[in-house]
Amino acid sequence: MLIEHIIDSVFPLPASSKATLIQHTREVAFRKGHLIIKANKVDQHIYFIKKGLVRAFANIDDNEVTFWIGKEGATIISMRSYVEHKEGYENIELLEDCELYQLDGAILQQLFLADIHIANWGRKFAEQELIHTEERLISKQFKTATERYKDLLEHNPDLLQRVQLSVIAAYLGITQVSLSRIRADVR
Amino acid sequence: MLIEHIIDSVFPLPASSKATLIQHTREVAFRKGHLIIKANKVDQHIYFIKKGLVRAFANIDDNEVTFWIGKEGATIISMRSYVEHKEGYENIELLEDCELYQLDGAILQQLFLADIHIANWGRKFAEQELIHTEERLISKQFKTATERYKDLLEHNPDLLQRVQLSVIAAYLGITQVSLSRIRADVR
DNA sequence: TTTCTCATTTTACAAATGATAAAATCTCAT
DNA sequence: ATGAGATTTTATCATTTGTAAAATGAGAAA
Repeated sequence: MLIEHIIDSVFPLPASSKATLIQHTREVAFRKGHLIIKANKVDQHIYFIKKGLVRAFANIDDNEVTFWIGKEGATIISMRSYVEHKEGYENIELLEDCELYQLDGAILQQLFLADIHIANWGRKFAEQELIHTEERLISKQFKTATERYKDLLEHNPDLLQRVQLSVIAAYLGITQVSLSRIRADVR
Repeated sequence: MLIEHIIDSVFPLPASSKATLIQHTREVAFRKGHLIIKANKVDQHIYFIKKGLVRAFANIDDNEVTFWIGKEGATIISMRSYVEHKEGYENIELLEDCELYQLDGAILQQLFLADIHIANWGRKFAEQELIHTEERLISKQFKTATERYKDLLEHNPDLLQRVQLSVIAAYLGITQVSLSRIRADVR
């Protein structure tokens, strides 16, 4: 997925603003397993996924709990680093070899203050992430694990092929055993 | 809570931009029980709570499930109306008599495109809401109901005084009976 | 092929939460 | 002070989910 498309899918920018943004990104590639964002560090880098798959997880009493999975077109950030410039709580690990576009967050902050179109692009980006997060909260709050699994099947069937079930289970907020039971029932 | 403080708490604005924003707000007051935002409607109004308490709830198979509670300083919006200009899924009801600052969303959208400071204010607003929502998602995903109740006790003890327990229970994502058990244990 | 490792499923049991109903308590207008 | 209605707690049983361990499956390496 090309950087132009990723940028435009958030909010269409005038050509000059888009060129400015692209000018400050560079392509990077990492191997499966690489930890691109580490918890308890301030990391203001922003990555757009050109190709590949990643997960965000937090260490909660000794085990890794995956709470986010991103694929082509998604944006990788340490949310608290990005917004509050403080240590983030998430580790982000590559689940496949990845090609990414990298953007320095400090530079982006300057662009926000200098270019109104980029400021509005940043606004739309946060708003869209907000909608997605709120949808997930409501889904977790009011739907059963079975319904959440079926939603995943319907909207992201490729993830079931690309990610192992222990990760899917954590993403759905249940244990692997519980997911296995659900899969047996659905079948 | 004054409109100046609410605006500045999101992101400090230059005097002229703040004046522009304030110029487009007007004070309104409604009685306890009033439905200020209705589900399945596009409502682009934005309200800042000067005084009072509100809840957002969705109708899910016949019962009302509260998923948000706002008090002084909070912002009331239909998230999907605000971001995507589509019908929202939330009803927002006043739990106390309220004094609010009202702002027309269509005007705010124009200001975003005309004033870079206001655009960045809107960006910070979305980012802060995003952090709050993500915290709640992680809390729901990885903490027990008892832990979530204790967090509420610690961070928002006044809500326990101001809101009836059935609403608190829904907000915590559990039944009222379950909350009652937790309270009995914690005591 | 055989063996080894890791992922997944299954099983058995325990703990948490939900559903329902009834009892206890609280609130507030009269 | 009293009583009706709302709210909260308690009790019981059903369901869901978690934990632990064993069984199975799939694929890599010897």
